[in-house]
Amino acid sequence: MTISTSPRPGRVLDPAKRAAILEGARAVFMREGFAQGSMDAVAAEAGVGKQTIYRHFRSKEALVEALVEAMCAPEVVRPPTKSLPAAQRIRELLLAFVADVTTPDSVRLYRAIVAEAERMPGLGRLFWQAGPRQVRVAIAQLWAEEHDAGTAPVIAEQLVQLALGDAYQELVLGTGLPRPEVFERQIDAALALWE
Amino acid sequence: MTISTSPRPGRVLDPAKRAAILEGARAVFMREGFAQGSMDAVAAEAGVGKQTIYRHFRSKEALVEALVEAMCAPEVVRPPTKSLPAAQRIRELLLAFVADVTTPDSVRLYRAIVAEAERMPGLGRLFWQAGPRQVRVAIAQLWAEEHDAGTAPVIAEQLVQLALGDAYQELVLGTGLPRPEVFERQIDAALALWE
DNA sequence: GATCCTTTACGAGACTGATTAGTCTCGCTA
DNA sequence: TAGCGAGACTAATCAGTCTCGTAAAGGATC
Repeated sequence: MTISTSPRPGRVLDPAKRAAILEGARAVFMREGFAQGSMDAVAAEAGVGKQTIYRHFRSKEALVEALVEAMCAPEVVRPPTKSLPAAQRIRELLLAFVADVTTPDSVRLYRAIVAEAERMPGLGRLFWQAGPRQVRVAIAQLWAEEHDAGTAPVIAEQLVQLALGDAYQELVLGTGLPRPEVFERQIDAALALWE
Repeated sequence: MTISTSPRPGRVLDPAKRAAILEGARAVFMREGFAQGSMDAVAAEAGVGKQTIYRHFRSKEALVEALVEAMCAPEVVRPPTKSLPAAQRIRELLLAFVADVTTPDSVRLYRAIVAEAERMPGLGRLFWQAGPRQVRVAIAQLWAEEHDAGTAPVIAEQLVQLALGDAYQELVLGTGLPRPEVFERQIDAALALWE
């Protein structure tokens, strides 16, 4: 995390403050959950006055939405442009996706979104569009390159499901911490089904 | 791993009251969530004085634990004993499991457990053992009857994952309400992979 | 540049109003 | 003599507002 040496806050709201607030929100909400984490805690964590938060964000809900958006944003799928065979690129894509999504923070984010899914369905949609949806689209494209474009979407769904598998369920439910090799094995087993 | 919830063992507390409280808690917490649902609401829903709840349960957390335990318990998988071919019985098992697990109450229970997975991992383990784990075991047994017993556990995992598929993710994330046919389609598509 | 002046973001924290877990009291009943 | 229903009561939490004093940016004039 780089620290801007000489921020020059002008007339407008300091973007550095916004970033600090989001970082504080990430720390607090990932530690205590969206519902339990308080705005006072976010302000303290960010080293910021509470009013400053409300100058940058309309409400707690708006802050949560912005945080989810920010945490989902980096999750952009960069399709490997290498001239590898499509099957190989699909494998790499799945590996990268699983590695990203099994990060402790990613798991906590997923848990927090699932917890609030009923009250804030927008969060779920945001998360779905930003992360899981994109991988499915990318894999479907790769699949369509070498096979039938008609079946590609369904097979992409199935591949992602199998790549995550029970290991991800255990991670989400907090019943175990699967080793990375497990996911690699799941991915290879999934790909083998279409060979 | 029974969770002790009775503050004063030995007292004569009406078991019917305990059941009524749990039923009220189920109604309230499944309607409003564990965090939002209040003890006053549970008391009103159960037709019970608030103090009676605290005579039976040490705290709100204890009540939640007891409720989760109670809701997980009945989720027993009854393997179809009919003399149908194994493939047919696997299909029925998957259909029954999916139908059970996509119930609004089941989804809310799952959400609540995921939300508290970090703070109360025991609940996650309880849920996993009571529901998802059992289906996998049952399907693996059926698969082993007609195919290789060595690959059965892995294939059972994969079948369950594919049966739930993206539709279950959307349900959990609150982004949509998939029609039952979707799950049937996913199950048939999954089974077709091994035909 | 240098000196003033106005405006605005900011940290700190007091404050409000609403909610709620948990306790206490009382009168009823089996 | 219990458990019980009803509900008042306490204490804590928390979203959101308001008010301070401060620092600094942008502009104006010299």
